[in-house]
Amino acid sequence: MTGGGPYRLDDQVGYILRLVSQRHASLFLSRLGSDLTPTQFAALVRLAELGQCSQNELGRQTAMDVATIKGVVDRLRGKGMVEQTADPGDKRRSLLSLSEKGRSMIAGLHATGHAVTTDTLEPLDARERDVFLSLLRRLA
Amino acid sequence: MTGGGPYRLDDQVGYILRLVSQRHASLFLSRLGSDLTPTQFAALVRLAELGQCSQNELGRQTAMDVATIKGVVDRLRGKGMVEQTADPGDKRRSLLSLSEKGRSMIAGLHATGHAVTTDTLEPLDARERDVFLSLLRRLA
DNA sequence: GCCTCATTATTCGTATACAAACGAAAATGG
DNA sequence: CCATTTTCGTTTGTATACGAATAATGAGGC
Repeated sequence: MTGGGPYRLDDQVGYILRLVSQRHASLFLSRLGSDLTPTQFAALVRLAELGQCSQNELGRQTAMDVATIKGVVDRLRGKGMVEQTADPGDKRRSLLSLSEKGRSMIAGLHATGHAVTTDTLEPLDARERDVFLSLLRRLA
Repeated sequence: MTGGGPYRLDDQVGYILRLVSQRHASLFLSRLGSDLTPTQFAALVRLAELGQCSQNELGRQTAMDVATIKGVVDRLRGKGMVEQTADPGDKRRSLLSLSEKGRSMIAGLHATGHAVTTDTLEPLDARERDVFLSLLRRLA
């Protein structure tokens, strides 16, 4: 990247990011199976943090486009994990919250999510992980 | 991730990777416009490195699923950037190579790709970039 | 030669991912 | 108050992303 030499795909950060994300997705799949996708997981866990919020807000809080969060919420509702009600104060909005089923899953999801993160960072030692995450956050 | 404290989505490497990838995609879009997507770019640049190869091989060399590379190659052929011929030695295979149009684009794509990588890593100084890329590669 | 296994590419189905357009509703400013 | 702008959520279209199934072809062993 810095020095000279010919342009190589393998040296581009975007390409390497994709490889790491794919490995993460594979680790995620091995632990979650087909119950939830990473995107559905993120939406559920964030909704647990927020308690209740609008669909657009959940999209913003999980870095998802408005069309994307619509689909993810539809699927989570279809699985009975999320509930939707109208906002009495704003007819444009719908309010989302976890269902009883969704709430009952959260502790297990936290444990699984923690394990996936640990799996993903396994090639690094503790100090390297801290350095890596610190640098990665600055690129977000 | 390391210390105790409650589970937080913002601390999970998978989530942060997604944020960084989105920022990278946005930087890519701002430089490439709608001419090429990051995936099409990767396929073109890798095909330039390889000269000629099979579709499956190109997929493997760009970390793309067999169904995915089929679609990407179709679109690149549709744009007239890639050519496909039958493999005289193996009826199952088709061989891919850049068209004249594709070849003429490569130097410019290298320059643009380099700029996108630089843009993406801009928040880090030179030493931090080296450290980050080194650690990132170990997670791939 | 024949059978079994592996490889190549296609197809299908499902899930993102996101830009753009749209309609309804709320907010803002004059 | 009224017009304009902004926000919310839906819809449409295009592009991945990938698992699984399929058919055709090639490799390898007996």
